[in-house]
Amino acid sequence: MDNEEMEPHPSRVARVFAVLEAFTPARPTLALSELARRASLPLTTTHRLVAELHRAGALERQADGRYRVGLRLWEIASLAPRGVPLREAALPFLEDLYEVTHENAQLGVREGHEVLYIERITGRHAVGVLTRVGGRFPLHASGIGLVLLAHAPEHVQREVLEGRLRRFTDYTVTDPRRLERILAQVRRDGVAISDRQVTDDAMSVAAPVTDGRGTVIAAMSVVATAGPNVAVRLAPVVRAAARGTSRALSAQRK
Amino acid sequence: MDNEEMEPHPSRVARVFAVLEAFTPARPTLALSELARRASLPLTTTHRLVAELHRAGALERQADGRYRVGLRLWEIASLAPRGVPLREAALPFLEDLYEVTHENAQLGVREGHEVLYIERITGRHAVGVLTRVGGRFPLHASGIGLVLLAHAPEHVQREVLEGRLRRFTDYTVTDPRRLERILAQVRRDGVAISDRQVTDDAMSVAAPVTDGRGTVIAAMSVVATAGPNVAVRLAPVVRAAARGTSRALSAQRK
DNA sequence: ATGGTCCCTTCCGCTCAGCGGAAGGACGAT
DNA sequence: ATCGTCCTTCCGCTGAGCGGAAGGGACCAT
Repeated sequence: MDNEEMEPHPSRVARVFAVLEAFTPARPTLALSELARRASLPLTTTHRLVAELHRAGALERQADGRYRVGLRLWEIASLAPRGVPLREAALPFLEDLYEVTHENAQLGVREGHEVLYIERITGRHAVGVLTRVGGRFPLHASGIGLVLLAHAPEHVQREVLEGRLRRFTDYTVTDPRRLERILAQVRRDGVAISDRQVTDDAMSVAAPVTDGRGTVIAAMSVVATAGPNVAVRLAPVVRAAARGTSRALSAQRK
Repeated sequence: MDNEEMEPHPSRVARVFAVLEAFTPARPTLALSELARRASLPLTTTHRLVAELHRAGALERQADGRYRVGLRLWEIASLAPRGVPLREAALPFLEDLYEVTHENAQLGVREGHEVLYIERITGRHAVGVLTRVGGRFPLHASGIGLVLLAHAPEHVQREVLEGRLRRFTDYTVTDPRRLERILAQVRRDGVAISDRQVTDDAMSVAAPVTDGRGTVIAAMSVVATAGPNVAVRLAPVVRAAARGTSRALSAQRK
């Protein structure tokens, strides 16, 4: 009786997310048929699903008929644990960093084997911004990534070290043994420096953000495009800000 | 045949959102049974639904078994039209405002009959912050609200003017005719001033943010807790920032 | 005109995913 | 020991969701 293949379990909820995940930073607006293609769902099904999502406010429809993620969803999602609450606690310190350095200041958390950028403060004349809020980046190259990796659970570190370490510039560390030594140093110093490991013209200094119990839950960084002495100049500032943030956060959770 | 009442249409998608909307800024973490109660769904159904949402990453489960909105959802939602894109464009200008005034600077859009706050920059010593990012507030009292209302479609203005104008302080404008005159003035001046209309000790100056075609899509404000002359001092700054933002935004949409 | 290709939308009968009552287990308070 | 509260699993019934088919633009070519 079982003709063809047997599809596993295309549950309703999974399909809803297949649709929502079709949207990416690169293609934030999609037509119905594109949506169906990307979610690999029959057009008819997508049509019905999308109509329901639209009614619920999770999707918005623009004048030309294309769809975008709706503000309603954004509103709900801003309740995510490390979303707004962490952001709000850390923002004043990012501002301090920005005000002192007038360089890009960022805040990120670890999601699996990547950094997820939660917040960024940019000058009006932002230069070569690679990252964006809501964007992701590998753990082994950026300053924030190194801090988060250095303090990640042991198995995560192992997986990353054993995995492919993608090269971005001549300075990117792709040797697992060297990366391991760097991570140890980051734990010792409390600060990570990424010197042209992401792009040829940028350097960043990052420091951990901890919760009340000392667990590292995020990292902040300042990215500069000037010479190497910038790192030295910024380190104490970053460290101070990170310490301050830790205190602020531990104060928050009554 | 049709016994009892006939339930309307408890579609799957609608239920998913009933669950997600059970989370509010006031109660960002919920136990399963609370979730079921708030979504008014049978416990069993909620259990299954929540399990699926958890698998999809839309909900996270903390150590104590309670649920929170997941980062995965936040990531998707940051693609919302007036979410990150507008934020990113406006943030440098909010920073300028903050740097000049060291008062709270905010960015909001209109959602129905309310302001939805998209972004806020706060000093470390934030005083009496009523609003939060992702939070809502009526249109008729705050500076941002007045700007957005003044430039809202005619029918929205009518509905708000005919509706109940909630009083927050002795200065809150609750007379529709007076509010109408104020809105006209806001359109003429290009700036709205809310003088103790929200709380007794705060005043804000707000200006519209327009897209490339001149349509008002958001508003920025500075809130101060000092005397009335602050308004006069800040108005040109706000106006300049708003003009700058408009330009930045129109440049963005190629 | 005519045919082609691309979208989007509506219709409709089949079927299996989801439903929710019932029952059971884990914890804590009285 | 007895209750209350919370979470989880089981299982047979059924209507919500499914998706193929068909229809309706809009926009090209030829």
